[in-house]
Amino acid sequence: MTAILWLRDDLRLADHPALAAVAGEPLIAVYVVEERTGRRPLGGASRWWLHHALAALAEALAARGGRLDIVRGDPRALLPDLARAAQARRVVWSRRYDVPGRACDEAIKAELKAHGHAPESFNAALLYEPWTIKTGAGGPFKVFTPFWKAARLSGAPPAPLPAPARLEAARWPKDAPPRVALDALRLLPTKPDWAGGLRAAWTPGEAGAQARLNAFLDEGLNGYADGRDRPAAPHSSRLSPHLRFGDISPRQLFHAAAQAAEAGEATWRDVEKFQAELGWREFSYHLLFHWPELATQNFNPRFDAFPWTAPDEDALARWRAGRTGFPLIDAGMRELWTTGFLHNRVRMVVASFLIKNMLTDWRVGEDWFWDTLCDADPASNPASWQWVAGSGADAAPYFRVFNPVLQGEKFDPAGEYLRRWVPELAALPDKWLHKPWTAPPTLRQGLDYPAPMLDLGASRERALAAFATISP
DNA sequence: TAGCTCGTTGGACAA
DNA sequence: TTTGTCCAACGAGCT
Repeated sequence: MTAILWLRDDLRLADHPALAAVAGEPLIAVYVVEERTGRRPLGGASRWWLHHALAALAEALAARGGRLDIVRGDPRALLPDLARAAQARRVVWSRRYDVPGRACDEAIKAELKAHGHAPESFNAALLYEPWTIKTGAGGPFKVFTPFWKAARLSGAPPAPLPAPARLEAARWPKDAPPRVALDALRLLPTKPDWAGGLRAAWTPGEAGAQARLNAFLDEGLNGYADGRDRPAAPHSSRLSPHLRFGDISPRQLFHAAAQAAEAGEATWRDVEKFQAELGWREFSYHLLFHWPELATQNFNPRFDAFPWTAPDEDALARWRAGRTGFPLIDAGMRELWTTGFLHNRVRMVVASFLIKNMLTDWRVGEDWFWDTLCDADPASNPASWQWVAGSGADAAPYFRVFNPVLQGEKFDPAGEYLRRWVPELAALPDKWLHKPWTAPPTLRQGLDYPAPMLDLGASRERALAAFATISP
């Protein structure tokens, strides 16, 4: 009997519990471009990634005898219609955790059950379901360290499942909703085509994710605990966009890293640090699940009274374009714009700069990241911005203001990262690279690089004063 | 219950 | 040059 697999942010074949559950049956594997469900529309970089991940999945399904079908519309109508037309019994999918998504899925599940189908959801996105990790008092965690400790003590995440070797595609029913071609979704940018840097940097899809994981295990995991802080070092896993769309699962990453340690190919210190980064992703989903307003409202309501300055469009444009006059900020914002990715430490520094030095509401920056990051994640992105702002759970203290010059000198001392992304400064000696405005005039002459857009010391004091107004 | 310890990622300044 | 201390107070989570 025909089964329906509703694919969402789980665009892979391996470690896919929903797929594994129905792999022996004639299968309709369908992706729905959702309309009218109230979910946040994807940003530009994410749309680019989605296009290629879907193309890769279609190819992988076809190679095993399956097929990917795409439809567009409101899944609350489409899924029941499709199930009816296909006379399907089982309808399976992987769980999601945002509020509109959950509401949508619950409605569909009820509708399917009412018409005699057998809907079933699985965990494909997380190591631990958010409701299973509880404090001693039975509530949700608000601090990472005890959260992660409790999660780890609750047991090892399940081992990954193999990909099904063979699939059987069921025919698309005659009276089912019409299918659309991937190209007709217009997920790729055309005028202008700004995705050249993304194409050069990434291979979306399951095969690309596995290749990236292998490269990370070979070259990145060793020395990860310290190296991950240096933006020019090869220790970033760069797996976050793959995780975002489910090209690969966190269980696969967790166990692959553990196996590297067991085989003596990596130290447990590095492996546990990497696993803890997966833990931060889990913590973000835990927060989003228990505090649905995380993406739009201050987690700490005291910040509702914070005196953000009105957005200065000119200053914002300089931040977005990487023309602030602070090399590390500009390098980061250009890396983001060009590749759809930004090194973690530099994310914190550019976020701190926008929020604290420019005194801008964190939601403004969160929105830009949502549009430009391939890994823009509904949980991690807002949770991390709130963490930097100090408004979030387990947040940085208000007096922690990153100094882009000191951060640059500390984590990119040889200037490799800066010279790559701010080539107009490449000829400056290291001594002045992170603060070019202090270089001798003869060296500065002819540099096409802006003067600093603000005074670091004064803006820091202004931020501390602003934060003092909402301190108890 | 009440007390205790602790909190991913920093900077400025003094010694 | 390096190291230590302070910058708030609070509330989370445990015992």
